[in-house]
Amino acid sequence: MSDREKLEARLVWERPEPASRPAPEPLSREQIVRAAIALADADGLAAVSLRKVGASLDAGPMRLYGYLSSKEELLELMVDAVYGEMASEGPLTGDWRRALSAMAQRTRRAAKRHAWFIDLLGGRPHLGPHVLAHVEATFAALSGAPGFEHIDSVMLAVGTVDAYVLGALRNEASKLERGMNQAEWEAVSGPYIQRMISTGRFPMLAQVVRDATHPSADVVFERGLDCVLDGIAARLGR
Amino acid sequence: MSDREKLEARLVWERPEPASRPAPEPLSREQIVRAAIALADADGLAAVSLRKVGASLDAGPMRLYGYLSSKEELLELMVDAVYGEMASEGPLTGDWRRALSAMAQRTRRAAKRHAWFIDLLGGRPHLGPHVLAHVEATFAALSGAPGFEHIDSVMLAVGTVDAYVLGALRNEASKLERGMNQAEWEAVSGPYIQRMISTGRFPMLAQVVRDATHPSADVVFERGLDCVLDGIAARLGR
DNA sequence: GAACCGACCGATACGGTGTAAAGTACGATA
DNA sequence: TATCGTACTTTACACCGTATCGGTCGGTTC
Repeated sequence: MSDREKLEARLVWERPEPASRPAPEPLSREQIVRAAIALADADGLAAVSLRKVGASLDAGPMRLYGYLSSKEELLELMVDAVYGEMASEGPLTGDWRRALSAMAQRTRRAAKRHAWFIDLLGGRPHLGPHVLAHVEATFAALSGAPGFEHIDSVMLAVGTVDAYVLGALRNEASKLERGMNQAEWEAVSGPYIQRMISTGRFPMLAQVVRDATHPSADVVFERGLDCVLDGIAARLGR
Repeated sequence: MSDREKLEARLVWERPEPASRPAPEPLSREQIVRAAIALADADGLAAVSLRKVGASLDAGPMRLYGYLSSKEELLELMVDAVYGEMASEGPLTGDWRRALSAMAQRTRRAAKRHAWFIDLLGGRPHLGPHVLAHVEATFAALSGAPGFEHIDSVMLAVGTVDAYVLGALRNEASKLERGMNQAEWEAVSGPYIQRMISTGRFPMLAQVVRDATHPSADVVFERGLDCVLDGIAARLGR
């Protein structure tokens, strides 16, 4: 029997009036998004449910539907908020290469602050104001530079770097913090890998384990990025 | 009142014995994975639930737990199966550039056959036999080629191309088939974009809409890939 | 041949999800 | 002051992954 039913079991006459509700202070998309981001930062994207977000604002889940029309929209707003953070690092300076590199590093830093960001990045196309501003600024940094006279070449360069960054961050994230920490994961997968190698069917993997100097994630990211930028530079001359 | 309860409402004496169950033919991981892939191909990843997969094999959801210990494992098996498909296209031939390009295109074709593949790609590190074979084959195709004497340079090249492919496929997928088809999507986002442009705050976006020749997705993918490969080639000389 | 035992299967149940629908109370407006 | 719209809440639904457990069966041992 619910509390409600328990109350109504008494007659109207002796039943107290409902406590005058404490004038719920109005919400805002910004508050909601902040709460959602806090949850995602703390416990991962899976912890972002309309119920939990609502609860952290002393509201029921349905209350949020006054500000959003679906959970997808909330995620969209979260993405845009992160782009907002990135923009607050200031305008892009330097030549096209420095600009693209800076954008890549900003994205990576954002992904480090908000691990869930990566999972949301590749979803549907993002059209929030901060995203548009981000794209606009990136294009503007390249536009007009020698070799980037036509907008198509700008799009190719930005698109390629973007794709690399997206994939690299996803790979990076997949190797790290999978619920279990790095050590735990290696404890499970290590022996398996060893067993696979000892079958003799994977000589290259064996060589990787034996010879590879595993540089830090930062270095790996930067080297790959340099590669991509070199490719773009090579294309400019042609 | 459940069927069970309805039955038990009658006395034992007049209650029929349970129909002798039709000796459930044994399942296998392969069958399960095939069923899951069929579901995902038809209705998207979200349609893959243990209940539905089970149902399509005339089994309850719990039956599957004899073959898997979690849904994550099922997804992992699905990924490995796709790598198996890719491997069946035959061995890699040609120099390092052709090999990497072929791998990229194979991945892209696989993602076209199985749209859900992209969403699973960047998740946790994949360690299935077909994945290992894929990595092994890719490394082997590069190993020893001039400029790829050290395994580190092989890893850099493969890792960079992989990252690009991953990101490019994700971007590509995000622009296409978002539940609604392309036309519907543009009908919604188009006017919005127009309005944003007409604020005058996004001159570069305006230029994109005005001047850009939007090549097909195939061309865009290939151009970006060429860029990345050029970057790797440039690095070899040094 | 009978009795046991272990593996497996299925039903049930729990705690969670997003959100549709209906109910309810309050502020503004007529 | 009465009414109405609007915002919020409650309730409910359909579904999810999976823990638990009772029952059924096949194989093994006395």
